[in-house]
Amino acid sequence: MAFTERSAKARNAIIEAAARRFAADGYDRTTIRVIARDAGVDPSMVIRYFTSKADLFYASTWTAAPTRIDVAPGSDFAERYAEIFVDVWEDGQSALAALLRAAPTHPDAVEQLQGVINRQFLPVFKAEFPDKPDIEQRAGLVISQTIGLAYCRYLLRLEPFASMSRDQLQHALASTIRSYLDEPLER
Amino acid sequence: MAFTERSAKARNAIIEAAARRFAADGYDRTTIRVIARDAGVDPSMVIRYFTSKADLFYASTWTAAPTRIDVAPGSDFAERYAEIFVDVWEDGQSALAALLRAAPTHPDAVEQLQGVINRQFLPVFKAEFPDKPDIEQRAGLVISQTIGLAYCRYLLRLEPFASMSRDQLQHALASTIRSYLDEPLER
DNA sequence: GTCTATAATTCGATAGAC
DNA sequence: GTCTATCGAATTATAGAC
Repeated sequence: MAFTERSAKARNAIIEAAARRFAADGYDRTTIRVIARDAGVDPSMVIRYFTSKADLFYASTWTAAPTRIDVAPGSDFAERYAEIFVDVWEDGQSALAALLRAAPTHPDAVEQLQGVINRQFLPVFKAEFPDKPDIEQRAGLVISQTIGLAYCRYLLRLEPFASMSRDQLQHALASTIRSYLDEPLER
Repeated sequence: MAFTERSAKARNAIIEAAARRFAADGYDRTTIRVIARDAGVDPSMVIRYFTSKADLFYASTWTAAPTRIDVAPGSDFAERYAEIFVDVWEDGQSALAALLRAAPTHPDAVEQLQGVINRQFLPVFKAEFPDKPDIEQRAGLVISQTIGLAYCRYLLRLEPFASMSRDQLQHALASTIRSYLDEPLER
């Protein structure tokens, strides 16, 4: 690799600024110029390093792995999942925010979001409940509730979601997850 | 009103084309030019009738009332709500699609979405359960699940949501709603 | 009422000097 | 590696002829 220390620093600054802006403003409204300004570099350098805006989006979000959902053996899966969800989103911006915000207008983001679901979320459920039938559908329902809350409360800050208490949210979410995992599904 | 028949027809065609495009492509990627082409009018007429793109968005979505959720007395509220949700979204595009897709990048859309929640969704729950404490939070949780499913399945067509059966979805949704309405909430 | 022409911006991306 | 200058395309919105 022919990267100097300086260029590596600039690259990182660009990635960080891009991730922040894409998460806050979406794909179309985030311009290369403003990313460059945030990162303290020249706009032309952004293209030089990342070829295009679409490639920069990919580079700044493909690491959008949610915090590892590691559930200690014997603990309540639903409680733990809900706790991690709230923790991640409550502490400032999740790396998933950029994907969720950009997906409705940027097909590449949908593809990446699908990848995150397939590689990061579904396996957790399959590993935890290897013998449960319909585990994929059940996990899907849990994920859809997760995404719905993230969208309403953290991305759009809609009421009454935004002003619900953290504990209330976490408890209600855990209860729903338990229901999705245990209740019989219609065929 | 100084509208001729012809202009009224053109206005309607523009509104319809705009609603379709905003729902499919979001706010930024929908151009006045393409709306005009879809509606069979000149682009300048779009501005003449609706002043600006932002005003046209408002005009084409403020009627985004979800189908009335009228629950027959004595019937199961959760079942009925889930049925209406699936019906509305399954039969082509809901009028809410444009708001949900545009909201992540268009603040005006967030405001309108909040209005729909306040005026169309919350009152239904309050009317149905006038004496239930925390009904607003409970309704919020139901709505967040609704929005999450609409976002994943109908807007982004993500898996495994997109390929779940209609019945499975409806039943699971009804079960969750029941849980949100009945289970105790943490304070 | 309708359309042509275009003003005024803004954006992504490139060329080329240093 | 970095920056200046700018191209070329696309956009919203307007002015004005008919």
